[in-house]
Amino acid sequence: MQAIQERWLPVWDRLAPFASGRPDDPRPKKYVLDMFPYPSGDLHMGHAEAYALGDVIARYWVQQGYNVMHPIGWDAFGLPAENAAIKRGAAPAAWTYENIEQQKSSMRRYACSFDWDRVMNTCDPEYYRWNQWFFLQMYKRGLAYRKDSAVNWCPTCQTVLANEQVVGGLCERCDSVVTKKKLTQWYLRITDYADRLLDDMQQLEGNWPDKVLLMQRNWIGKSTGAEVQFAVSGRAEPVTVYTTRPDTLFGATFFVVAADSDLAAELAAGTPAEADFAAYLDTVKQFSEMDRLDSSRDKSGVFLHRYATNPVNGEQLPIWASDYVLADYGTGAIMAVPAHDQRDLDFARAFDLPVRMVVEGGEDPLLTGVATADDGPHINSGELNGLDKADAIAAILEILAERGTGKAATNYRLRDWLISRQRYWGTPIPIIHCATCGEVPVPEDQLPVVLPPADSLDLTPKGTSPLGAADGWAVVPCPKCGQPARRDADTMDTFVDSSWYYLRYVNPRDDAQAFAPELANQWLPVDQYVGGVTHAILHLLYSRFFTKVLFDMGLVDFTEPFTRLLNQGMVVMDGSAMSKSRGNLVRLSDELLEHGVDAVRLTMVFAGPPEDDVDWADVSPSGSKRFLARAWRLSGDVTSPVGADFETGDLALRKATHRAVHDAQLAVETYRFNVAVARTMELVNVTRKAIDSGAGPADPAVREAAEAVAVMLSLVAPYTAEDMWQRLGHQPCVALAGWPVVDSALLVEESVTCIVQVAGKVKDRLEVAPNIGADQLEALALAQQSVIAALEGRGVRSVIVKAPKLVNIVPE
RNA sequence: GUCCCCGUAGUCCAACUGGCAGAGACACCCGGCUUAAACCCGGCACAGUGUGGGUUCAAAUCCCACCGGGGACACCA
Repeated sequence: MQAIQERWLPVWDRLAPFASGRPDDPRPKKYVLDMFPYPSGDLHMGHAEAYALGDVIARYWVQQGYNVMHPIGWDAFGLPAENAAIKRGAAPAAWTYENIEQQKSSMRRYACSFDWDRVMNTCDPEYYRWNQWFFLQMYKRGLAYRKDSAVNWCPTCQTVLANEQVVGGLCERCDSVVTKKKLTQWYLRITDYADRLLDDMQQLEGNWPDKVLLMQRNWIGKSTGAEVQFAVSGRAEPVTVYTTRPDTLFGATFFVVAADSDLAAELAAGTPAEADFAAYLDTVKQFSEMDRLDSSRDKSGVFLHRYATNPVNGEQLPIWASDYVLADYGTGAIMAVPAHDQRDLDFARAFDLPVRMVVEGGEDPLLTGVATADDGPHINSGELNGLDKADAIAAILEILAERGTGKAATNYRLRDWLISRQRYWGTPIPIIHCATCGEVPVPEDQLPVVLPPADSLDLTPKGTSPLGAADGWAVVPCPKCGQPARRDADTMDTFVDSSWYYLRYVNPRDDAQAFAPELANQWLPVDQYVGGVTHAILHLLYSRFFTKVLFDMGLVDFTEPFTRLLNQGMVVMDGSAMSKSRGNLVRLSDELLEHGVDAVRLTMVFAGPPEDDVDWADVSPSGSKRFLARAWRLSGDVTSPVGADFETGDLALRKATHRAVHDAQLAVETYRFNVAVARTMELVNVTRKAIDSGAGPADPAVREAAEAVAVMLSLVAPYTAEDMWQRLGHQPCVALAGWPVVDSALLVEESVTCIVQVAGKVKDRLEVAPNIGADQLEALALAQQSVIAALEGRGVRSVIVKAPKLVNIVPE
């Protein structure tokens, strides 16, 4: 096996079967993309699976005659490089490039069908200068801005995080409990694109996993309702609340403002509640994001000794401050309708506040403790009485509009994307802060703003960017006024890098632009994207956002970057994720050494549906190896010459071959790669029999079958397939041999087994012509001795005929 | 708690719009090869589709309930 690997690698290097850059290539294009790896150490089992699957698709389309672009690169910025630098003293760049070289060489040995002319790394200044360029374009368009806000802070990573990087209150990288910190940070205005991110998902329906679309929908979290203004005692301006149930306005019995909002502090000031409020706010601030998410926690709050006036009935509603209302959603204030909102009801019951039902139906929530959310005729609601929910909402919106105290409104859960990071190994933000001129963008002709070398810096996390301490780098003249000014010391979230890398592949060494629009429009959108479901929200949402911005800039003519998405499962061991600490780590290098590249790839592909996890304890790489040897042996047994006329070959074997090719093709196109492998195994088995005890090794059909096996196998086991191809008398590369053309005449069976049932039970089998007529088949079935016996003299009520496969006779 | 997906031989998995439950593989067992074992080759066998109802001439497939597993959402007003 090792010998075969050594033999073919140089040949493939020379022939470069997967180069996709020829401008005069007449083949139609396909873009197959694997999510690019982070270079932390060598490739592992997970990479092996992902790239084996992506390769099946890429190699299949090449066999089908497409000019397939299947590029690879490295998502090379990020914390692990920096942590390695701190721990071992290696410079982040050196550590990163070393790992990239190692992964690259492993991928080459793993025979990934990448176009090696297109390789690029996001940590190269030639790449990240375009991050900076995009940032400036967004800045110009008002899509990049700085604001002071309470942000997510990971105390371990010592940096801020985007909302998307906080999972269940924990940092998605290191699982530390995330805290809040008030900081001025850079944001990208992804919320401007919320509706388009939502609406354009229609294009992806059926081509992306439903699960991913659902997660994105949930994340964007669009809700429709109304904004209603409440006059507040002792305050000139009314306070606006957001509600999805304006129809329950008459059921509002109190009013709540987010404890950590500016409004709460303002309302509490100068009231008897001021001290209580201050104490409460202190306790609220103790809570981590984790605690806050615990919805089983008892409701807490402070009455602010103030009142809000219900605009529809003039009622005075007591204003409370509580942490169950979020400062940064809606307006940070709500009208509480305890009868029809569970959270409000919990609060009302905790503090003995009144509950008034305004929608008929169900029991009194005050007694049951369960708020009713059902539709029904409205009661206790003035003009809304008798109306159902939809009508009541329409009516109340009209009433509020008339009085100028409210209007329809939409809200999103999605927040703007916080991209500043207080770490070193990332893209510097191309802004200069000048005491006189304020924020000044770095002029585009001065890009890239290159990272200063790490060796002169202290990378230890201190909560502020290490770049700020690099005076020689940070202090520059202001581009506007020339006075000394300071560079922005933060670096960008590495998800910025991966939000557009799929565009860079079209001409990765272009130093005049991020990508050539005409090439991008020619190659993109990506026809097939392959990667893990861990990026269901983060990377995929950001990439979709970037694509839409680029569309608006007129740089691309499509609005969605990835037409089809396949989420491969994970490789696990004994039912759980592999990890060193769990002691169930399987090393890819060991497996490759023991079984060979082809067997490992085949095992990954054959293990089951690609979306499912592969449990390495359940699969058999040695079985894969055995099969490959069996297949390979076929190539040595064929004695007919190259170019033998298949048409003269054994018909039964020819049919089996064409059937197998046809079925495998169908299976590959529907992601059922394991089934495609099974069809190949089947063909190997019948070919073996044909050689040993059938048509014999000289029959041209045996050659046809063996060649088909080689081509089918080339998607999964490139070394074995190439070697077979040569032994069959061909020149390399089998990867370019072309998918066998299926002769549909050979798919037609000359006879079909027809099942004859009586009352649904199988009573007989008939060999019939595939084109037999229904009447003829029915007559034939009814004439069978077995049928007559089964009927036991009963009459026939009806006969269901599905020619040519089935007849079911229903007795009286 | 709500919603979604999945339960098929000892194991991993197949089964086109409902139409013979088995394509493929692992393990086991039995043969062959071998002085013997391993490797290798050949072969047999193994479930009636989580449970209980329903629809249908016919259900792994459709519907309902429950059990088990996985996932998404879960103070977003």
